[in-house]
Amino acid sequence: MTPNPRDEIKQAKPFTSLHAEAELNIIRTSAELTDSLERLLAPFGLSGTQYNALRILRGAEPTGLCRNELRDRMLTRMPDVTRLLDRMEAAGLVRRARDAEDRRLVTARITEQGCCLLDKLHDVMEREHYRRLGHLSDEQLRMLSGLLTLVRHPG
Amino acid sequence: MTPNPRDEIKQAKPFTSLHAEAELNIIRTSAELTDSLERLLAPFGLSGTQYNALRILRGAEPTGLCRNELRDRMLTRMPDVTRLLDRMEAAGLVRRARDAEDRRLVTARITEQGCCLLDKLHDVMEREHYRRLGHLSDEQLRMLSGLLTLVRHPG
DNA sequence: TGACGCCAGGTGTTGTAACACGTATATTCC
DNA sequence: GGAATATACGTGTTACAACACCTGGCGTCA
Repeated sequence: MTPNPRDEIKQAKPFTSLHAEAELNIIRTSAELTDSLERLLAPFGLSGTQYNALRILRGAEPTGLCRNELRDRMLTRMPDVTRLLDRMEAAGLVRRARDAEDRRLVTARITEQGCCLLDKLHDVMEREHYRRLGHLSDEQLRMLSGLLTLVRHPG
Repeated sequence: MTPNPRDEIKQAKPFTSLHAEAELNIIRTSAELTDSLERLLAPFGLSGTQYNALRILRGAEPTGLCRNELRDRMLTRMPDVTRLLDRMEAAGLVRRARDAEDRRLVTARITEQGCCLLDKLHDVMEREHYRRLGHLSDEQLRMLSGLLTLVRHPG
């Protein structure tokens, strides 16, 4: 039988509500997943946040993205994108240039080197996704994604 | 219609796999939830990690928990429990004492003040859980928790 | 009993995140 | 057209997390 969270946290007391239980399940599962992803990325000198930003910037080619747009698309709330980009620019993964028309904007774009790194990571990441979720059926995966989307978007 | 993650990240390209899509959904949803929980806790001078530790320590009464046991029960991997407890002890939420029998162990216990704080937070947190997940049916919540538990425990 | 390995905990250092504030450019409204 | 407001970005500071390493206590076995 599959262990349930009650065993996991070694407390006999049941959850106060189904809502709390589901919420804890989401958070705990996410923590496990991000943790193993970060361990996977570390040897490449990349944090999870940086990987996420790089993926977003690749998707935003060929126009690139200004700081706030990038921030709004990040998986996790990230109030300090400036210094994140500083580090990524120093690592040669990203290039920034002030917009000519609206000089308030600074557009960030992924570099060739950044793209190479993502290409190199593709197989590694796919294998990891499969390792963590490969035992679920397609139907279960679709159901899970559907429920989580519903959580984020009431109605 | 409920928006799906494709719209959310404003990319036309579909996900490479159902696994990756589900994983992203888990992480993104967790990030939203923890974010609003942390905002809720902040006025009480508590971080999400501290709240989690406090809940665990209350559950471990009346014996308390040594550092490594607490670390293993935390929702997120937390390599530096020592200084987490330092801060909580300074705030009067936790009390530590070296074990008399095995002097290697330091047992941490929640204080009366810590319990009071949790009591005060109970309603606030329940309301928040309901606000975030109240639109799902009991069946959906059970299904969601089941799937997430399955993700963490293959087979 | 004393040297060894192991376990529990703490500490030093570095990097990163979070918050509040400051500066420069665009837009609006009179 | 010029002042006020809004927008976009950067910076200074504080606090926290992560990693590697160090210290002290327990058990074992010669």
